[in-house]
Amino acid sequence: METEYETRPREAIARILRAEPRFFSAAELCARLDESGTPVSRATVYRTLERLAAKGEAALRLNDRGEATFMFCDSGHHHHAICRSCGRVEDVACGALDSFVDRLRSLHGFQLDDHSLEFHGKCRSCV
Amino acid sequence: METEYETRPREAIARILRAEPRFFSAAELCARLDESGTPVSRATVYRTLERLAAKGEAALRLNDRGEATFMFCDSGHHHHAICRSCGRVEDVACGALDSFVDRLRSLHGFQLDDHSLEFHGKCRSCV
DNA sequence: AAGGATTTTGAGACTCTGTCTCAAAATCAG
DNA sequence: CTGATTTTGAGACAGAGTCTCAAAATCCTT
Repeated sequence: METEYETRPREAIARILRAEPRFFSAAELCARLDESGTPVSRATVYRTLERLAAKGEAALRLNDRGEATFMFCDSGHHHHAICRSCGRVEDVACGALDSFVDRLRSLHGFQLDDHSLEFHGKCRSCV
Repeated sequence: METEYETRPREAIARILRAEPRFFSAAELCARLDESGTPVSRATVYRTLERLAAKGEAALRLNDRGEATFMFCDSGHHHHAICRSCGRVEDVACGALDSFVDRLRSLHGFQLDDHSLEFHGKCRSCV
């Protein structure tokens, strides 16, 4: 049986993720954890993030340097608008895009079954 | 003055990229170059790809492992449908998506100025 | 076709992200 | 409190990408 333990490292990580709607890299989290007086090893940070992503509680995103970043995130299908300046993330319902996707479902013989969409710009506070 | 030289490494890389409409990682290119008898150092492969991307002749894409990959690509704004199996890429005009994007342009105070969209599925030969 | 100014290349050291191992520590149930 | 189980941390390791600098290639001029 694999029971799940509630541990200080996991709670510290969750606390940071809960505080801001934006993506954090593992390195960023390590730094924050050090600052806040509850240091957590890199290995544990990676394991915890991977676990959250697997359970669908966190979204995984590769930033433009190819680093894995994570944020707490509703699990349903939707997209993100990401602020170039502060990283703030706003959810965007897939909605109208669906009809576009449907029309493309069979494209040049392709059978499309998934898509990823991201918006970029500046949030209210950063304009 | 910075003149541009035509060199064997650059031509060998271009030849490989031209041959297939799909994204290649630097490592893949190095391997291909070795096989084809014109080995090129990693540094040069990276420099050449970066140069092509800067000139807008190649598209840069991070694969799901965060590795940079490149392909020859028309420079206008469009999107890609990527085959899960063989990597074949088909261009997708942005078209209908524009109206969706326009409607979102101002979202919760966000000023959206860019988006990225990718489709995934199986190409004709891989279905 | 030879010389020389300029650009490009390659080998390898280096950094950084992410993975893995395994003994030690923490968690929890009884 | 004890013991079975899960989790953690330190550090070794792997792989992508960057950087340096001397040597080689390119091209222009004559």
